[in-house]
Amino acid sequence: MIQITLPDNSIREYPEGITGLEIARSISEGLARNVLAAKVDDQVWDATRPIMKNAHVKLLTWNDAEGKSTVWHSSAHLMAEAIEALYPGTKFGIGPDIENGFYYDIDLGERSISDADFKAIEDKMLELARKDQKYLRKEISKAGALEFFTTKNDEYKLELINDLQDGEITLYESGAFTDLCRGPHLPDTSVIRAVKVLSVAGAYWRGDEKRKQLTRVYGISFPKQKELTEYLTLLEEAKKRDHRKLGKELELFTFSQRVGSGLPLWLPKGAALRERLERFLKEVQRKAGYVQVITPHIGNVELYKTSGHFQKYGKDSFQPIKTPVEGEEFMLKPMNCPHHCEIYTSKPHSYKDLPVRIAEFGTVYRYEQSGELHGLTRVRGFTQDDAHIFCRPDQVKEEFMGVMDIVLHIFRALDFKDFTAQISLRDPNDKEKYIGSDENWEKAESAIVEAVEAKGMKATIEMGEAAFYGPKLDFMVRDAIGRKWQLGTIQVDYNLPERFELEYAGNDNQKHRPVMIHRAPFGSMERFVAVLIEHCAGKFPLWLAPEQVVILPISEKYVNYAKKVLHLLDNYEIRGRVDDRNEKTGKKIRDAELDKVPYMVIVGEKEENENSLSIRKQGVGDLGTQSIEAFATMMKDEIKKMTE
RNA sequence: GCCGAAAUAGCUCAGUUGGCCAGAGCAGCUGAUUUGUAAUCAGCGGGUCGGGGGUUCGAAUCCCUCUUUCGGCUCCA
Repeated sequence: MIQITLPDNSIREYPEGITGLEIARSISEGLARNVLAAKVDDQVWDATRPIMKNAHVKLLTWNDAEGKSTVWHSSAHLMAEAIEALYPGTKFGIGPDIENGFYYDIDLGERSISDADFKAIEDKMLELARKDQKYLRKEISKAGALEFFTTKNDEYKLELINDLQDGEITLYESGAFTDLCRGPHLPDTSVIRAVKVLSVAGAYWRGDEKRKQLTRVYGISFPKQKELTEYLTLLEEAKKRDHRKLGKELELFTFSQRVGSGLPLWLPKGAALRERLERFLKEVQRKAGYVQVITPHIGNVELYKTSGHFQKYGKDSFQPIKTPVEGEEFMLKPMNCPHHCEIYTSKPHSYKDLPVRIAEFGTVYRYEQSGELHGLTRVRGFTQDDAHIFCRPDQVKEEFMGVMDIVLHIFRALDFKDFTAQISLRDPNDKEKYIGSDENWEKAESAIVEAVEAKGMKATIEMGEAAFYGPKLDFMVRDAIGRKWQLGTIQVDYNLPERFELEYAGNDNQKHRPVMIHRAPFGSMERFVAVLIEHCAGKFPLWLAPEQVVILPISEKYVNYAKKVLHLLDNYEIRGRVDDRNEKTGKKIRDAELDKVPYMVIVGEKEENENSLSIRKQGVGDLGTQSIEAFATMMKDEIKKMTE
């Protein structure tokens, strides 16, 4: 007998070789029907795999993330079986579960799959699923596995097997499809009752762009049709928040083929929004001891040779432009740091001056591959809310924490709660890739880790993700449909101060090298505004709304009063306009609601007579009548609360 | 850059298998109406069907090519 400890810490005795499924059955038939896999001592196992010794066991159902993963992983196999049946001779790469669903990378040879084929694949999957096929786990020797896939002529599987150790190789067989797989899988296909093939895309084999591009088929599955329908509805709703759609509807920005792809044009309302954000951050930075500078949009190539960027990124940048007479070469500014280094060196510094914090909303241009451009989140010309802090080595940690305060302050003011922090350190196995001494790297890396700890912030640590010149801390958020984007960044740099030979006089009257911290709390105005739009679905917080109020006169007779109100509100720095179109009030309200203007002010005979306003809040409705002063004060209070 | 898909009026879209002068709603313009919390009515203008080339008696529709956009991959100082 073996002892099984369940999550409630109760201990039950079972014969050796008991399975998760049998344990579930011993508790209740209902549980047994719902169990998808079993977590055995922190490893997810097939529910049908025998447990041979004492263990902690958690039975996993659809309500557990690992339960869902198991369903999706098994669904990937099911889809592969369907594809093999429909497209005989297909070769298979890998087919994992992902955050929402699963995919399988396949090589169809000369054939291809398009949207029109999805239905047939779905139907085949459901047909196979209804057979309640079992997933059978088989341990196999390396030689046996190689022989099996050689016979099957599956070169991708053979490559994968060659990287595996003998004795750790398992196959899973379900119906007519056998796959090289670590598992775990469902007991059988009876759980898979609703499937959807979502999209196809190209994907390089093993993520290497020099290797063959396979066809990646994405799908998702659910135990019930109702859950699939709900998921698809949710996806549709999320698409309505897409910043590209809202940016067009709300007239925030546009693109022009003639200007060039990846080069956003900010429309008046978008520019107003962006300017608000810039003003807000400038004020925060002023209080934190930053000084603003302005530098040109181009720089001599020598500048980037000094910084090292030319050697590293020159080929992948917009190519230098030349002066017609002298033949001098200039590059479009791809980053602001070299310019700021030159500002630092424009006068001598004492240790008493440091830290020097140089800030600029600097517009930079980077050549992004055409297929990478994406709305406002990935563009070729963008403005960084950049600043470079030049400080003494002993000030790094404190400065780093100061920057984190600014980032967190901004996220709080904009109600960003779902961000994650990522610490990027150097790859310890490939130190050659990085510039700078071991000692400096270790100092900088520990400064970041300690600062994050001191702030009580949760952060993931990624080895090998550091920039070539230093480690960094990035803040990531998700867009409407779940894609991750990097916003704010804080990077320590020991490299540029060397290359630009930056120095300060210490209290020993010797020359010392400052440390540089690059930081951009928003990241770029473009990407930040994009994420902000999706975050609030276009309903900006009052202090940022391009128009805070629209005044709606009931008829032509009250347009003068409406204009007077607008003027009075303007004295309170409240932005708005009068809708004096020859339309009914209902129409004006509808249009203001669709424009997502936070407040509507309706004025007619009654309001003009008693010098008052009828207030309507966007998305809420009629708030009743208020005096102009009371309304203005209410707005000002609401704004103050948000930006403090 | 790579794989796949798409591009019709300012916007959202219809336009079967090639065949009247390419349509609708919204927006716009003109007029009527003077309006009270999510769409007043009528009339009018607007398209080289993304650009170029080809097949055909005939192309928005089929083929080639370029551009842009979308979904991924790769990349991201």
